[in-house]
Amino acid sequence: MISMRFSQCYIPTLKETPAEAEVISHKLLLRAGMVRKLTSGMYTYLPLGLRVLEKISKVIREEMAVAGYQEVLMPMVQPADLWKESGRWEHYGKELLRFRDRNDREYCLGPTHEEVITDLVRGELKSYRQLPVRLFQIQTKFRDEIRPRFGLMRGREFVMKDGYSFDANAVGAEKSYWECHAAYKRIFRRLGLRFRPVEADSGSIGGNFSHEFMVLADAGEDTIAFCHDCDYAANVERAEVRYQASETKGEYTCPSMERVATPGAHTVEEVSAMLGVPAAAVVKTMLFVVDGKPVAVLVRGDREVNDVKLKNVCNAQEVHLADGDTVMALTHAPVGFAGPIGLAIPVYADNELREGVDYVTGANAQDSHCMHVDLNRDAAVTAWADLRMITAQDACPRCGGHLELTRGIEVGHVFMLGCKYSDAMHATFLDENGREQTMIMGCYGIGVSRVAAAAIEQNHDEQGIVFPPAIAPADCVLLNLDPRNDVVNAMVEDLYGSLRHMGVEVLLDDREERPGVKFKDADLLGIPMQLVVGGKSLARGVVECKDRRSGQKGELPVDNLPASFSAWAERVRAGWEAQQA
RNA sequence: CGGAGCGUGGCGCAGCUUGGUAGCGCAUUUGCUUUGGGAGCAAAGGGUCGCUGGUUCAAAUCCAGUCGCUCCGACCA
Repeated sequence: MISMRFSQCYIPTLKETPAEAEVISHKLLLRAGMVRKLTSGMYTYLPLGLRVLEKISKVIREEMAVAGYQEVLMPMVQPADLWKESGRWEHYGKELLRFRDRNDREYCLGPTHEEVITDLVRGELKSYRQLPVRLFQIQTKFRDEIRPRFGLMRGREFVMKDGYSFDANAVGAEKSYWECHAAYKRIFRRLGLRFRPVEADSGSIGGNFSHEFMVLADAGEDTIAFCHDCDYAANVERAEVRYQASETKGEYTCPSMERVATPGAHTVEEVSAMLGVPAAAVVKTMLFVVDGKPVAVLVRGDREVNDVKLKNVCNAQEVHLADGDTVMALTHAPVGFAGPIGLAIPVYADNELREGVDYVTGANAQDSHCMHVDLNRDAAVTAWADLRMITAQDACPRCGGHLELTRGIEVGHVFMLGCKYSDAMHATFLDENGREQTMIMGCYGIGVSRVAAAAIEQNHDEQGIVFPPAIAPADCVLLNLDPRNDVVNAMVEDLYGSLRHMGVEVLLDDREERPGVKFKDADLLGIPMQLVVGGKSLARGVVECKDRRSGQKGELPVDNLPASFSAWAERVRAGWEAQQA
């Protein structure tokens, strides 16, 4: 076990928070001397930060092995040819950092490794007898993110565990998928995180179905919906909204459509206030560009469009909101006056509007709207679909129960890829009948460096980090309050030695600093157990102990310290488990 | 890429409006005193004010350009 004397370690702690840090995990990682920024979205891991990554990696490696995965290591630089073969050279966009070597050959920095791993196995695996194959690596990835932010949470360069399964048939592929899903649950559980697996959209990686593993924390960039009455949980991007036809359908006849002046009213709030109708009676018409073609999307005025659902409904690669010029060209009006009537583009309307009676819509003319619109009578709706964001007021799509929305940090994602890459790249084998078949793939990621940040987002207090034991850079920090006192020194050295003999990872704070400095740093670093040796308590025959998580302090008699330490350590661990449950 | 803002010793900032010898706190070094929750006093070291060009007798300060970083909106582990 390596020696960890604070005076010999590179642990540059900071009293003040660097201005660049926005979220708590970033601030604390910097202050605790665990990371330093090199440039936008790229960080150096200092010794303690690296130890945290290694702790996380260790748990991942153990559980991946249990799930039948073997570790490999693939290059970070990848040839363009493979990406052209899969089709992603065109589709992946600017996040893929591309460059040329001295011979003018094209390459990219690997943001993920589906192409490389598929290329690897297609050359070797030719028979159903060789399948399934399960491989993973822990590697630095590079994605030229649009906007890196939040420190380790969204860097451009980051450490990721990515695993891949290759199966001969759908049954086997699903087995691989669910075994990895189960491994992920064990991993995040062991890491001491409060998390939830949720149904998710497959995004640009593609595939048939997927789950994200979300660490529950307010700083999360995602919102998840979960049910209190069953085990349904989904990313709101994906969570379907149940459509129930209303009983009053058809009983109401909408008056004739009427065009009204609404000067300057271009938000739903302004329109509903001006016309004296509730927001729910206004139709919000949003113009999107879907794979380069404009479409209109209609949702109730008090709802939000879910662009992931739109993308899936249109079977599209890329969706974005139309800009002002496009809106002007399509509706002959500035943003805020679009409506479905007379639009010469496809119109997708949310299910909720199906009854279609007596709505207010934009009139496609500046400063005017239409009242008494019956969407079925007055507008040409191309398709009805589930297009809006779910809300906490909606019923659970599975059981009809009570939903809750909460924020989460995506730390893992498992995808049932199917044959997307194996088809494109001809990863085939011969089945029992000697017929050529395409391998069925799954891919499984964990953001290792993001886990470190997420753990801190979820576990910190005013004093600093509160690392879950499995992630902490050490098990215990041992404070020598009085390095000039020979009696104290002797006790500290004795304790340091015996703890290390017991297999406890100890950081010994032997610095020539005042006690306050050591207390503050110990709290900041977030090491789960603190032992304090000072002249006063030692004179009474005890050393002090503090549980970083609960703040609970106690005293351990110097006689037979190993035994009392072990008992106390067990209590600290039990406290963590109780909190996680 | 669009919008906003910031670049001044290692860190956090002031100075800029109204050009005139670059300042504060923390950190660092030395000495003395202190020593159980980020010590006190004294002294010291460290900055071509992001970079380039311009205006001017004179630029951290005004102008132009450029680079970098951060934040707000479109990507994902």
